[in-house]
Amino acid sequence: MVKKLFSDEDKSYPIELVADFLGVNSRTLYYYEKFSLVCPLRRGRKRYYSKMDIRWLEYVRELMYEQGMNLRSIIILIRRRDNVVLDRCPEDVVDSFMNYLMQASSGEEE
Amino acid sequence: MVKKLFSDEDKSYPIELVADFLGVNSRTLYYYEKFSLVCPLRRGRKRYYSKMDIRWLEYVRELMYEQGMNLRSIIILIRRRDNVVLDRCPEDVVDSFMNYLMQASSGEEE
DNA sequence: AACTTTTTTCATTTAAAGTGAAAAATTAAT
DNA sequence: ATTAATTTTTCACTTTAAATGAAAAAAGTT
Repeated sequence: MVKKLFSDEDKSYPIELVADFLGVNSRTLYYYEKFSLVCPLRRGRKRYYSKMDIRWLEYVRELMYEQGMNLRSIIILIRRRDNVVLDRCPEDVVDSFMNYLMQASSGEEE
Repeated sequence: MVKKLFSDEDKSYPIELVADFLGVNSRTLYYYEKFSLVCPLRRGRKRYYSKMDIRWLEYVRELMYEQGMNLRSIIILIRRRDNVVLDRCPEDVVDSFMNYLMQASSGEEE
């Protein structure tokens, strides 16, 4: 598979921009990171997010604020690859996040 | 289908007994009722719960306290007949609750 | 070294979940 | 019918997760 030069996976957006776009405090993004809900690229200590990250976070916030789910539930259902929760999420966004999860979980043992 | 004389569906346990058994305050059961998580029989003003109700509530509390899900998430997933969430729940308990939900939702319009 | 930017820590705010206490309602008892 | 007992409901408080403001800490720049 050939990686495009400018893809939605490119981690290029700094945290403040993402926070502004989502209408949250940047502290909230640090907070989400603790729960492995998003994984920005670290260049030095700076964080960079991709378009895909942003779309994923938009979806997570929809689940939380329009549906009233809590973080823990979202995490549980993601881990179980639950397609009932994820079916309203654009397919490429799910794929992208699942991809990250696979890599992340291949190291750790639960 | 023949209804057995003494089945797990028989609504015969008063609220205090159920609350004691589950280790919660009876107020909590009233609270759950507001969310349609359980539907005891009302004889006069008194409430009576079935064994099935009790097993169902045990399962709901497991989702909340062992898994950390919130009420809203549980309700959403039940409504969607989500089998990822429900797959750890004994089948007859799910069937019983789904049955109640079908009847309940046949009246109301969302 | 002084300044700037990002991250982290600490403390506070807000809302859901749960519960105690007391008021209200309903039935039973005298 | 009035009193007593039981169940339900209401009000207010406690606790915890989610979010954020402020300030301290860390790292990079000039």
